[in-house]
Amino acid sequence: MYSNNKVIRLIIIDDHPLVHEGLQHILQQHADIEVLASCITATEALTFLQEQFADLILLDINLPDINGIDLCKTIKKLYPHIKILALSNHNERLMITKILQNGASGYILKNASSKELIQAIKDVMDDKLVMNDEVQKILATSNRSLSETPHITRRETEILKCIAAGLTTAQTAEKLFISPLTVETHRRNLMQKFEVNNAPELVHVATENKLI
Amino acid sequence: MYSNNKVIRLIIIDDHPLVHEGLQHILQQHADIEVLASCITATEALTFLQEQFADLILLDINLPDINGIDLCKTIKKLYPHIKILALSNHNERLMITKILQNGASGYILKNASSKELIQAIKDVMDDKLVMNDEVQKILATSNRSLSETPHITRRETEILKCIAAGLTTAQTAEKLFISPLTVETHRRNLMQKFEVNNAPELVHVATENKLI
DNA sequence: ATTCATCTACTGGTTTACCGGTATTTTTTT
DNA sequence: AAAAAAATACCGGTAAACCAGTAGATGAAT
Repeated sequence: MYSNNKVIRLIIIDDHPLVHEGLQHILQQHADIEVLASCITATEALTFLQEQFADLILLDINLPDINGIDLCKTIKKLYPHIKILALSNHNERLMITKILQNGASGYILKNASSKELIQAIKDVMDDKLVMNDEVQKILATSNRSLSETPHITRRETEILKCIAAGLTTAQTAEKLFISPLTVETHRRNLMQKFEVNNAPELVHVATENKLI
Repeated sequence: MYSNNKVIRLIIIDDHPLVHEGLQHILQQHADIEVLASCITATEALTFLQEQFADLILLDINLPDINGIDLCKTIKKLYPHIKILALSNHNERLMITKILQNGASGYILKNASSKELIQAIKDVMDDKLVMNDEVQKILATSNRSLSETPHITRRETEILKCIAAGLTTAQTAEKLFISPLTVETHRRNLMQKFEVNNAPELVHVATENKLI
């Protein structure tokens, strides 16, 4: 239990009005939780944070204007004291580890029950690292090497998109105004980073991890 | 406006408790809408329907136990009078057309506002085919040929998985106990069906269409 | 000012994919 | 039983991908 008696003041960042309603409805039934704001976009949230203090942020990973992981990093940098509880549909291993590596204190899936959610919020405030059973199961499922999503550079992302779009090395080179040899190098680096042996597999894992 | 004065009796099928709460909270504010049941699984819903009458179903496409499209088909077959309003995160063209082809009277994304939702429910009861602006935009975005997912055979799916897993033609052949030449033929047919020029692009579109 | 990451580019060689056309056998459908 | 669909298999040729190793140029961080 959250030992401190102070009210937990949180803000919600999610672009689904339905989830918003649901969250607010659930949370307002708890006297020790106060919903300060309910933001649709990241910028909205950041503006709000400039003016007001918050204890915790319920952060949806999938936002329209910014990548949830980047936003998490940004918030943690600006306001290290704010706890972040990631909320998502994603049951992908890489997503989970990535956001936890970037300062989130917990990760729960949107199909969590309201009970689980409340408990998660309190646990996070107690400095615990929380995730619901399902998430734990996902993380537990083997995977030593996969625990870290390879870091993909800007240029590599571009090349990745071209490959996925069916462009050949020559076509990609032409499009990006670089030598085909350079394109090959990038592709090779990508394959190495993802630990795959060819382009189709590369595209597959990249797509599954929503990197394309 | 829904001309008939009768209360709209609907059931919700969605596996996200948060969305559940949100939906119920929104809907219960409207006197002319009655939420009969809130189901997590498809089987739960089907059992309920055996005993009670409903006017409309709010159906999430992504259910744990059954494919939303199949469920839509099933319900429409058993109870043709029941209107179905599909609810989803998917903004994929194919998903939308597919479910509309299978009896749904509307399709709205989960990031719709509560206002849009209510309006959609009433419009559906008025026998309109509804979808929110975003969905219309998605459908409008070109695509003549893409309106139909190519039909993929069992064997082709297997080959597709192998390609996506990074197996070469030879490796795939060995795994499936067939000639590499046969594997090539299948791959070629797949590429033709999807109208793509190489394996990476094939894997990309197939993955995006959740065929792998 | 100097690491460090990234982007760029090359050589030379091997393997695999891709294209075209064709065709038999097996399975499923009607 | 006939027709259609699917799975199987082949040939010959071209284009592209893949592998291993190396390395200069640029730009950001500290």
